[in-house]
This record gives sequence, C-alpha cells and structure tokens, in this order.
Amino acid sequence: MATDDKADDIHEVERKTYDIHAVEQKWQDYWLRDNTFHANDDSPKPKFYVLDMFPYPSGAGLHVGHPEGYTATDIVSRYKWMNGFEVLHPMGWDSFGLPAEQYALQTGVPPAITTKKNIDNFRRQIRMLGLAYDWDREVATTDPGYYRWTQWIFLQLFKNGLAYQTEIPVNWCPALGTVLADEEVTADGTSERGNYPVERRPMRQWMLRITAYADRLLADLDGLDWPEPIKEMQRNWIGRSEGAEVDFAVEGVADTLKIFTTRPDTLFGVTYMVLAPEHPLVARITTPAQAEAVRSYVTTASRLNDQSRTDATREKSGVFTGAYAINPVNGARVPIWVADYVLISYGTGAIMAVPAHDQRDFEFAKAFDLPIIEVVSPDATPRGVGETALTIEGVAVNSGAYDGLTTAQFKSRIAADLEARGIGKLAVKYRLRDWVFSRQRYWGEPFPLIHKADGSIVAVPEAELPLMLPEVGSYQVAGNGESPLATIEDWVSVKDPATGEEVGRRETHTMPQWAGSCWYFLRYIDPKNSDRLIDPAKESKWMPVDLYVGGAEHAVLHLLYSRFWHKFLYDQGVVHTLEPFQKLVNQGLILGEDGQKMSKSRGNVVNPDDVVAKFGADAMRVYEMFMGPLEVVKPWNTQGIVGCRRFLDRIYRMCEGPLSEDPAPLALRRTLHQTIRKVTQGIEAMRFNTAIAQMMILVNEAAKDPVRYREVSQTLVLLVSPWAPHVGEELWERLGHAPSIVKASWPTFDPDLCIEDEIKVIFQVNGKLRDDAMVPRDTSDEELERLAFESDKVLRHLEGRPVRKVIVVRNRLVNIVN
RNA sequence: GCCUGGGUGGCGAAACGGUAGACGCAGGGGACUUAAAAUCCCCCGAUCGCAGGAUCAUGUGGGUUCGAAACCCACCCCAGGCACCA
Repeated sequence: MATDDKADDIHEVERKTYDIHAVEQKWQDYWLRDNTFHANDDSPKPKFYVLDMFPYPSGAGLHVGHPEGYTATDIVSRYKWMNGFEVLHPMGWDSFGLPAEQYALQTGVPPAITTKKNIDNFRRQIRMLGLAYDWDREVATTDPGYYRWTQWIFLQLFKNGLAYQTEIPVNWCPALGTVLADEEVTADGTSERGNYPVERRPMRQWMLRITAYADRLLADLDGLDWPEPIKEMQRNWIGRSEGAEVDFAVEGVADTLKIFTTRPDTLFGVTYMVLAPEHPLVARITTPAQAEAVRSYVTTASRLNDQSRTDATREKSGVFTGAYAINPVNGARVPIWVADYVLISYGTGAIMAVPAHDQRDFEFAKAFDLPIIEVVSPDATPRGVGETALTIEGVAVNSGAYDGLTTAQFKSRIAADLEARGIGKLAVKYRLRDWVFSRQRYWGEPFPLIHKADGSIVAVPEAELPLMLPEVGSYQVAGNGESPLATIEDWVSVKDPATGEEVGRRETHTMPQWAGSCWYFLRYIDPKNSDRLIDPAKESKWMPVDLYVGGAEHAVLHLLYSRFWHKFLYDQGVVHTLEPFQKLVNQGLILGEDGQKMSKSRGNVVNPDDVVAKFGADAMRVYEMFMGPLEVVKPWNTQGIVGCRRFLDRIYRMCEGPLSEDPAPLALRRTLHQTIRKVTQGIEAMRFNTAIAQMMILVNEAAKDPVRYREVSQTLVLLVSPWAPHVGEELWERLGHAPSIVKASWPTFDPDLCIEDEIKVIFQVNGKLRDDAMVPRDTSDEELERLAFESDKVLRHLEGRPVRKVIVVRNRLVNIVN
C-alpha cells in the first residue's frame, strides 16, 4: 500500500512538469524512424566499437541488472558520437540455451517459437529504455544465417585438427535419461532437477583443443586493458607450471613410468610412486597377489564424481600394486601405488611422491606408514621430519653429489643431467583442459559432420551450410544419452541422392551455448554477409572492440573461449587482431531491496517495466548510474529514484520560460566549467556517479539565481543527455535546435575558469584543524604563515609552547607543530 | 586452505597523503497554500555545552608521517573466484 501511495505522488509530479511517457515515446519513435544510431561503414570519422554482452532472452524479460551495463555503454556511445566518432553499438541475442528446451519438454511449444516471443519482448524493453543501438545489425545465434558461420568456424577447427572425439566420463542420470552439466549436479551427486542419482559414465564427446593455445592465451593477457582480478582469474585457470618429466624404470617390466614434477630437486626424497586409477599402466604392472584389491579400488574410484574426487579435505585412500619402480638418481627401489588423489587429466597421470616436501604425499605416507626422507632444508642443516611437509625452497640435503645446491641450482643441474641420460627433460604443464564441446540436446547448433560406415568422419561441404536444425516431434531425450536429434531417422540418415543408399549418419550432438557467443561481435560488423563470415575491409575498420561491458560471471569461460576462437580466426586470416576485446569493464550485480541477490523465489525482483511506468526511462537510467561505481555490487532502492526524477525535473524547469542571453555571473560560470570538466573526465573514466553529483551541484547553484542563462541551461542539457537522452532531445529541440542532440558537439571547458581565485586555507596546530581563512590563490608561503600566526584560535592552541616546525602547503594549509 | 576485491552517518555513497561524510534518499523544522500535493529555504555522524567551542569518530590492534579512510605489519568480518593440478 505504502508504495502505491508513492506511485500516486509521482504521477502528480508528471502533471506538474511534463508528460514523461509522451516525450519518451516521441523520441524513441524518432530514433527508429531517423535511424539515428546507424554506424556507417564508409564514414571518414574515427571509429569506436562499444559492446555489451548480449543477453539470453529468457521468458522473464529484463531485470534491472541488464540496463546497468547497457546504460553505461549507452552513455559512452552517445558521448563518443558527440565527440565526432563513428560509433558501433549493436545488440543481439544469445538465443540457444536450455530453458527454451525445458519449456518445450513441459509444454510442447517449439523452442524456436518461445525464443522469438522472448526476443520480441527483450527488444521492446530495450527500446523502452532509450538505448542507442544500431538495429540494422541485430543478430541472433539461433538464426540459420548466423549459425551457418558458427558451423563454418567449427569446420575450420575440425579441418585443422583442433576438434576431436574422445570418450570421457560425464554426468549421466539414468532416471532422466540424459547427460547433465556439472552445474546441474548437486554436491551430493544427485540431479538438481528431480534429485535422481547421477553417475560417472564414459561417453563419446567432441572436444576442442584449447590447450594448444594455452601459452598464447596466457601471454597475451598482459597487453589487455582489463580489470587485474579478471586477468588473474584467467591466469589461474590456465595454470601454467614449469617442471620436469622424469622416466622411472619399472622392475621386471619393459614399460617406463613417466611422471611430471615441479620439484625435480627432491628426487632423492622419493619414497613411493602413485598412478591415477585410470592410468593405463595400472593393469600391466599390478602383481597377481594385488590384482583383486587394485581392481576393487579402481572401480570404487570410477563411481565418484569429479567434485568428491577432488575434495582436498577427504582422507587419503589408495592401494599397493605390488610393483616397484627404480629411482634413476640413486637406484632406490620404491613401491608403486594407485590413489585417487592423482588425477589422470593432469600432467602424466602419475607422480613421484616426496612426502617430506609435499603435503598430500605427507598425508598419504602417514596414512599408509610409508617412509619419509628429508631432502630440503632452509639452511643446509637437516632438521628432521615434522608434523607437516616442508614445501619451501631451500638447500639440498641427503641428495648425494647435489647436497648444498639451492633449489633453483639443483633444478637446472638435474634437468641437464637427466636429459643427458635420455630419461628426463624440462616440461611445462597447464591446468587448462580441452573444452568439452558437445551436448546431447536439441536446442543448439548441429555439428556439420557425417559418420561414414567405415568409421571415418567427414565434413558437410561448406556450400551446404547451414546444416539446419530440423523440427522434431518430441523434445524428449533419446534415453540412451543421445540428443532428441537421434530420433529423427530421416535427418540422421544421409542418402545418396542418385541411389537412395545410406552413405552415412549425421552427428546428433549439438554445440554448447558458448559457441554462438564466441564470435558474435564479429557478425555485428557484417551481419548480412552471405558469402563469408565477415568482410575483411569491414573487419579491419571496426576491430578490435574498444570497450566491452558485462558481468563478472563470464570472467573465465566466455572470455577465454572467445579469445581462443579469435586467435584461431587470426591464424586463419579471418581477423587482423590477436585479441578481440581491448578494454573490459565488469558491472557489479544489482541486489534486491533486501540486499539479497534478486530471484523469483525470494520475490525481490525489480521489473524495469514497472520502474519506467512510474518514473520514466531517463530517471531509471540516471538512478542506475547514480547508485554507486559501476563495478560495485549494490542494492536497489526504489525510493532513491525519486531524487533522480527531481533532478531531471529541475533541469526541465531551467529550460522553461525566457532564457537570458547574457553571460552568467562569474561564480556560476566557474561552476559550469568545473562541471563540464568533471562530467567529461567522469565519462572517460566511467565514473558516472560522481559526474551526476557534479551536475546536481550545478543545478542547485543555478537555481539560486532567479535568471536562467542560456549559457548554463543549454550546456547542462548537452551534459546530461547521455544519461537522460529523452529529456536531452526534448529540451534541445525546445531550445531551438534540430534533432538529434547526438549530432551536437560535446561542450568544452576553459581550464583557467575552473580554477578558483579565492581559496580557503586551513590552519592546523599539531595536525588538528583550528581555523581557516579565505586567501587569494597562490598566496605566498610567508604570507600564509603570517596569517596563521595572526589567528587567535591558532595562538590559543599553541599554549605558549615554542614552535618546532611550520609546514606550509600552498593553496591548502598551514600546520604548526610545537 | 589459496588468490582477488571490500569494510566510512539511519541508507546509497564522496574524498591528488592535507577541512572525513560532496551528491542523493530517509528524517526534522520553516515558507507558500483554505488545506494537501508539488515547489522553495534551513538543519541533519556521536558525546558534552545556553553558546563560543571542545572531545571522539572511516572493522580491530600496532607502525610510518608535521598530517593517514588512503601507505606498511598483524588480526577480524563480508563478497567473488579457485580448490588434492604434483
């Protein structure tokens, strides 16, 4: 009830000032009709490419979090237009995805229909906010004209050996008859939907060899203007580590056991070896006596999902194979174990265990009563084994001829020695894994691949792209882990047109949602090209993206996948920049009024439709930018918009009635120029909140003068127009100018005028404020000191003690220390 | 556990190492009005004081400095990310 009363109050405001909704509608219609924000490929002006992370068009429509980033880029776009740039600011739809498919399962409505409806709603809402997009360049990843090129890129990856099939363990849910993503599996190993048991089951998957680009993905981060934490997250995700590969002979077997270690300097401390349960050597080296125990352990390990497998707090488990390895540095005979704390997917899937200097090995050795040998000491003196592993770098002990070497010296010496003997070499490993690129779903891009009867896989000819996603009768999964596509025999079976004989069967997996979002920013540049992905001339005009704004939740996956594809396209000569996104900014989440994350279940979701209906799009835009710094997480407060609405109304009134053509009084002009400076710098630095505060200061000051000066009012309209474009256009027109205001020039400031000529200087005694005085700018140090000692308040606080020191900072303060 | 951010009034927040709390919300008082709304003006960190003013205050404890919200060390709390990666 209380909020309804507030809403009525606001409608009262509207009648008093102007018809907000009529004005907003008028200008939205104008922009569409005039195609105001069309980016001209042939423009001689310098380009500026501003990109938003395009949304998944969900059934729920926009929430107030979307417009935050969109408004930020919109302000920058409009500002750049006004500064003489040709701005590319497009919008589109990341429209493949699970929700539409799940909705289809429940209702039978095809995802294509649902998706179109949702896109229409998103487009309506985005236009309602007055965002300056070039609608001629709209793209949707579900459009065959778009995914044709997603498929084309995949084919190039395939042809270059960067796409391959493999059997990997996936989350298989027998009850649902489908494969689940990790996010769809709960911590206790059941499905999020329905709570059915989920098991690990090896299944055929398509993989992309992103690891082949690991070094470049890491190295090229350095040159990017991205938030440092995001770069750091990507570095950690890639996880480069330098070490050595060492071959251990296995007693009585021809096979060698290859391990990776970052601490080859601890080779003398090896007391056992560990193989991952999936390691191929396990079956070959296990002795008959241990066979049953090993088989049982391996089976148990295979049942655990990745989450519990990699839970570091679990107690160590493992089993002895009965086999022994020979340490190449000292000939020591060490037992080979199998344990699930070693992962098959990292390094060589096998380790040498040095319990004295690795915490995991230490815990394992304690659990199974294995020996622990100290080989590193901080100061060359052995100090015995303690209660934890000593993982520091230091000086070698108990290491034969290597004793006394520092860790770094040891590492380079041993690498050379092992290499000379042909049993080891320096090696670099990455934590990054290849990308599981297939999904057993309907609503995604089909793979343009055909499996032939002889087991070979051939690409669909490029001329036949797009390979259309067929309509399907039922969205139920096939039940055997294949996608619904597998049930459409007509589509799956590829027949020779002449003979009618089956020549092959189509791949029924589809691509993940990430695929379409990996390259959409390229298609905006040349959205209707049916001959190629992008015209090279246009590509070289617009790329790279100058500013990319979106949520930090995409810090790793989307941004890493996208960079990978971009580097591949660079290698293919499709694009001319090594990196797609020069500058990246993450907007912070907007929380509900209760300070909690907005969610339907909490009932704290704020709908932009309601906000715009009550306050108008301009007030909402200003408020979202006024709430605080863009990057910060902040709670929504509907009451707070009132102040922004008032601010816009006051600007409106400043432009009503007769305007004086006289120059404004000096003090007001000074504030005006300070405001131009602050707002200009604020947009450049994307500090939108303090820029608004400064405009409010100007409005407050201007209102004190009964005369309305054109100089002030008109400049203010220009300054505020990127935030409040409808008010901007309307007032610009009322002030006698032709639309659009983005074609007007951004105001400039006079730096001399920004400087005050009377300055308040403070007087401190022992660092505490005691008095102040107004003085002309650049008053000399001597004069300032003299004035300070004239102050009664200062003298009182000196309390007659002798002055020890006087610090004078010109135009700022005098501090007297006694 | 590790890596990032971040803790400032009732609330959202400002503050090149130099007057802490700009600007806005909420709150209080006043003007206008028959009345209300809108609008306009004033006050608004805490404590003490009639007041001039004083003292305290930016998560906690130390330190550097003439001077610290800001820089350094230790700790506590919150958010995000990673988590047996050899």
